[in-house]
Amino acid sequence: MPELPEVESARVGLDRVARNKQIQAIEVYWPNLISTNLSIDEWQKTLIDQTIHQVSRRGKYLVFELDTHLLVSHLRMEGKYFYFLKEDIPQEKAKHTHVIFKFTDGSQLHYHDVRKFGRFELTSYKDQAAFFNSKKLGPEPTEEAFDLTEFSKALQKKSRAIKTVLLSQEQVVGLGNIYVDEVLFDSGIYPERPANSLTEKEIALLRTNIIQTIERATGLGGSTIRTYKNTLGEAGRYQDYLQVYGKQGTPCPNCGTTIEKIKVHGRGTHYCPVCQPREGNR
DNA sequence: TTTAATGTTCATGA
DNA sequence: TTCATGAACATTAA
Repeated sequence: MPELPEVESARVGLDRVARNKQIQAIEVYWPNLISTNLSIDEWQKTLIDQTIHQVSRRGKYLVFELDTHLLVSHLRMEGKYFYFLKEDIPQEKAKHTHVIFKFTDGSQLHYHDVRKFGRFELTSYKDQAAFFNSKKLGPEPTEEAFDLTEFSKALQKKSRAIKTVLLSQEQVVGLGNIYVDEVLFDSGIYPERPANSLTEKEIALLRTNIIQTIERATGLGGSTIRTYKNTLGEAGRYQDYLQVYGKQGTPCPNCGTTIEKIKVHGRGTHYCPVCQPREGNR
């Protein structure tokens, strides 16, 4: 379910239900989800008895802030969390629930992931900065953090497709395959344009659209494209506002031209051939 | 049967 | 170094 608006929506729900809960036990049904140098046994021992003080987020990474460690969770394509009060815990876990956190108050947090692409990592407060540095994450897509000059300088050095650069999370975090197509459409930029071919004007517009789109989608709880639900079981509502993602064969909302679908960087890519010309709008 | 699906990371070769 | 491509992870549904 994972682009920044969906992850942020999950974070809000998790922070509400899991804050101040103490971990009593953890059940792991698919060990490959746990990315650690420790054995699964040691990993569990490290986490048990710790309290979740806060659930925060860096890019698309969820961060459970514990007593001594930070449990970092990436949902990748299909990861989801479901929270159950003691009296609501299902008799049998769902087929795709692979990790269960049992809290001392009897409630449980279930990690559910159909494709098992999600990952749990562990770091300490001391190693936190180095941990996220190793991921090479760019700034958050906010007015304050996302600096236009830096963004512009970085794009000038990249000859790869602008869509690829935006998906890399290195210049700015949070965009995935849906929002990147939306933002490029809003900005009138063809997804395969080399990043270093964008004009200053286009870069400034792109930055503004990234910030605005992520903000609007986050405010609406993200997009429910397939089966996404947040931790509280709520669907997102931004899918009603999508302009090009999944709209191939339908008219462009701006000019009526048929939206096309191509592959860029191995991902389905939707665009309007008139509003987003290959050679740019000049 | 084949393909594609809201993501990241690794290997290979140019 | 940089970049492109493909594979891997794994399951479901059209």
